[in-house]
Amino acid sequence: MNAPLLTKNQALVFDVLEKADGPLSAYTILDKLRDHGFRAPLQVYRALEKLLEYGVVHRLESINSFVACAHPGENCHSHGIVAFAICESCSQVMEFHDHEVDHRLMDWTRGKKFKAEKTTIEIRGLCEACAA
Amino acid sequence: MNAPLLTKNQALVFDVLEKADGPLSAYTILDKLRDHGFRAPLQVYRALEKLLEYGVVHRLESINSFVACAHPGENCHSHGIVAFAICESCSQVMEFHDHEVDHRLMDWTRGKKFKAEKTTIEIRGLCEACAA
DNA sequence: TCGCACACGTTATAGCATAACGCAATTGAT
DNA sequence: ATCAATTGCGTTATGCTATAACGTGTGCGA
Ligand SMILES: [Zn+2]
Ligand SMILES: [Zn+2]
Ligand SMILES: [Zn+2]
Ligand SMILES: [Zn+2]
Repeated sequence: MNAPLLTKNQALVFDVLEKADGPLSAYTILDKLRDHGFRAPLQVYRALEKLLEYGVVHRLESINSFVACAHPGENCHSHGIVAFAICESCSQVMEFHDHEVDHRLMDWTRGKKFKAEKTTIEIRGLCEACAA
Repeated sequence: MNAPLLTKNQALVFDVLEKADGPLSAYTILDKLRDHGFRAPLQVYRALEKLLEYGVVHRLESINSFVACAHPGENCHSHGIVAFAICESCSQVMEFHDHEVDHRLMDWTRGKKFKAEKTTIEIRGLCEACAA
């Protein structure tokens, strides 16, 4: 799924996420876009739905938040499973891929004949700066 | 953290989860326990908090639900990272551990000097029966 | 006996997400 | 050109998930 031209709302939401220094909740995005005419959560959620589909935004399940993909230009969906390390103090997020992990998990699912659709890997803890 | 004797509410919540054939939301648990005097969400959340701490219940972040640990008797916290495969059709959950995955993720976090506290691995898709 | 920790109950509130309706613009056959 | 299907958008209302804040009672060691 490659990203076509974004609509106005999608571009606004993406812009907010890209400029943010960490993940944002849908309602936080909404608040940041009130000046641009956003009035209701659905405006945000609908844009996010598309941005997730295009692979330019990721959803962090464990903190109900969204973050711009750390690999602009590339198609993140083609890199296999995406993993995140989320600092619970400063909320900074690091995104990475590990094919070995992918293979281990795929081996397991194959063994169980489980058809994986979407895999979440999120590590919560403290980043180097915050752990000091 | 080994599980001490459960209190009445904790035992009720755990019992509901153990007898369920899949993960339950806190509010579903609440509904199932109204006959036993439960009236408010906090009664469920407080019990869940302890059960999670004792390692006898797991939280599934991607579906906001809770499930009894599949390894009764053992201390699940000592097995490293717990991973789940969640069928989006029948909502059956398979729980497993993979030390190789643990090590890969730990290697990555060590490299980044990230202090991991809690790691979530959830694979959503279709179980063998539902994929057919 | 005092103080503390813990479980519990209740009310209220905060935070996250979607249903359902209608409208407008676009596209792409027929 | 016209019709139908698709897509995006705006609005209102609603539902689901989780916690804050307050008070009660009980057990237990200092
Ligand atoms: Zn990415
Ligand atoms: Zn940090
Ligand atoms: Zn377990
Ligand atoms: Zn299934």
